Amino acid sequence: MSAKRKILVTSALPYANGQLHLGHLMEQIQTDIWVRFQKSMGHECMYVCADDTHGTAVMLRAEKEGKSPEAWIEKMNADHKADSEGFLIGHDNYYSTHSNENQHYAELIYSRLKENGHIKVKTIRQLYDPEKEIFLADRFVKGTCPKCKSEDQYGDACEVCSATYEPNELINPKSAYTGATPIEKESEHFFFDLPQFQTMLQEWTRSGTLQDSVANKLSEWLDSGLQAWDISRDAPYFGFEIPGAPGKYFYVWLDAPIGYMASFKNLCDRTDGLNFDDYWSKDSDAELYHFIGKDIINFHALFWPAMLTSAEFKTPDGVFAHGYITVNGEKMSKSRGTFIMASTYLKHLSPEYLRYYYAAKLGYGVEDIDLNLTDFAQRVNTDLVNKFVNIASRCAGFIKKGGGKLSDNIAEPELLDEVLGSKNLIASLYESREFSKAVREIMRLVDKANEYIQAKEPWALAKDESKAQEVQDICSMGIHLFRALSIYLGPVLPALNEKVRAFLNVDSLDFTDLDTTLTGHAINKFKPLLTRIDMKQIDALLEESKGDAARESGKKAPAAKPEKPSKSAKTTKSESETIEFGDFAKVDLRIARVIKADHVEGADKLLQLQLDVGNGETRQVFSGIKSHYQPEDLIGKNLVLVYNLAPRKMRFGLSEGMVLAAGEGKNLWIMEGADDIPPGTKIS
RNA sequence: GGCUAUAUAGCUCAGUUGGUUAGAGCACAGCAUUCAUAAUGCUGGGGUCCCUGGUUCAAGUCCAGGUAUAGCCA
Repeated sequence: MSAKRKILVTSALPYANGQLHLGHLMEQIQTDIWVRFQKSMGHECMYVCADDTHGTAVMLRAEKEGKSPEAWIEKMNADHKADSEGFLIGHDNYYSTHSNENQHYAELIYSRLKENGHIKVKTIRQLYDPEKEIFLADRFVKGTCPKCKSEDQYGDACEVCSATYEPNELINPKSAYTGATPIEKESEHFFFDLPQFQTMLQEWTRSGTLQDSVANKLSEWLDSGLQAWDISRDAPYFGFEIPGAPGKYFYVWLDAPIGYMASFKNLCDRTDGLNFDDYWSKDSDAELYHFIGKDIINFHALFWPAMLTSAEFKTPDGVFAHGYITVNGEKMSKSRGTFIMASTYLKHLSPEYLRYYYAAKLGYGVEDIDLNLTDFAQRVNTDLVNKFVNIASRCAGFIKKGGGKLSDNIAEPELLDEVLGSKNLIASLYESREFSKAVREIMRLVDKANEYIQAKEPWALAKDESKAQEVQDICSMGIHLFRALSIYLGPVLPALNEKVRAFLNVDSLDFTDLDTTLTGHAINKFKPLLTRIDMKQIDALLEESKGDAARESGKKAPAAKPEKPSKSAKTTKSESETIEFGDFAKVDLRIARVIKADHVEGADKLLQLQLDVGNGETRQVFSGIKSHYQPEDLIGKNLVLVYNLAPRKMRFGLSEGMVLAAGEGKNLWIMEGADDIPPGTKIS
């Protein structure tokens, strides 16, 4: 057994101007699984996080809400904490960058940078809103693109022609706050002199701390020469004032990563035996890892290690970047209801479903992860309920009848050895963050367990009283396998792990417990551990998310940047008459056969249709064709269904698609397909 | 525009340094089974490995050029 490691882990600090959504959750779940795995292995592993509270965006958001920034961030902190807990994220501390500890370390690090000659002062010219008396960051200036003349573009880049420019190049610039025409104004800024760390960073980024593709990406900056980093902002600004520089504040991105230290310091101050310097001093033998999104790599893999080096703290041993989350293959969309808040999800579904699905898809790389909701429901139901929990469920009854105690012997030692023999493989997959591979291996073993029980047929032996012991042996064997598999899945499914612990009547189910076997052990009554996902729950979640979107509209959620129009969206916007093939291909048209048609009580125009859409699936659709068709005329007909139309809740029930018809008003004909086309056939 | 990635079965994804007939899970079909939360087991169908060209005895894999998607450009 390897020696006990000391590990400090962080996930990126959520920004305090919006609620957590499924993107934030992917990162926290990834981190949490890794942390729980380390704890399960018996290591000392601390997971700290915090809210990132400073900056202009928070200041303005609070103003918009009619609150002080302090009151606003306090509320956000409470919300974020509750959401994380709801998803069983085991933060050892969840703190705030607006804290004494953070101010202390920000000032300390800044003073060391300054002493070491790594801070430079430069006067820069910037656009300024004379009405609001505030300097304007690039994205707070809007105007006409100097290249393609598109109106209403941000100050840094044009979303239509992709040109990049300086905000003062915009034609007819306006302040996004007041609409006033900005003026240029000079101001003294402080810069962190990053070029002095060129060599250090070139080595550090290639020293195994980063994924290869991330290091490749960074070499772009390193090879073209680093620039000094602007770390000060002028008042008014919500943040920490820079010592000795009245009216100047630390840029939010300076103190944000320092928040990791602050959160840990706060934890140390109230935990016996936990010492800050043991983890952060330059010669510490503890390990430090940051889980982040690929959008903030520069801050964590260039600025941050350089700052830490200058300030004589240890640098991270790993910065682990992940991709974004998409839902049903696309960016999270408010109009489709796929922009899903953490709290909304929790109202409809158990957190462990999502934890499992994310685990089943997360790997070492930085590729985006797709949350396909149909796949999600099927995968979770099949893997976890039908297969995994089923092992315990099908054995427990026999054990109970036999006295509730596991056999004294192991019926099939080779099989148990095989399952336990995967421990090192699974552990190394968790360690290297190859969760999807770990899950696949575990499910392979789950299948083995079901095959074993199937082959031994204890239900058949149970009919013969002389074989009672054999039945007990077989089912005890099933329970031993189930226990090992529960341990393997523990980091992913902590609440389930807890229920299994109660069922098996044991104190813990950690990787460190795999050395023992529960022969002769009394277990408790089996209760259902997990229920299946019903697609109706998902429909309801999407429906409610649309409502969330309406309430949140216009408010930014920076982590996922979901509202930025994609290139394909732009194309359709500029061409009002024609569409691209890709646009047409998005519409999934299928043949649907009417199996039932009814009048809808209280509706003037609607008929309620039950449609056979192939593959054994039926859909309910409400269609406004009552004035033209009698229900009995429709039965058995093949209609054209928009299969992938988002379900819509109507007064009379859920409408799961739309059937096509030609004409309107008095002249209306429903579109029919030939009778011999099987239901579910795609139309293209 | 430059750069970093991605593209393999209906869906979600594996495919190590090129080497038999390209795999898994889900979904689907048939059979078996009835202990289990309508669960399980066995069998099967299903592929232009994004496109074009090249290197090679041999390319999903290497090279060049495209296309599409995502992201980054302090």
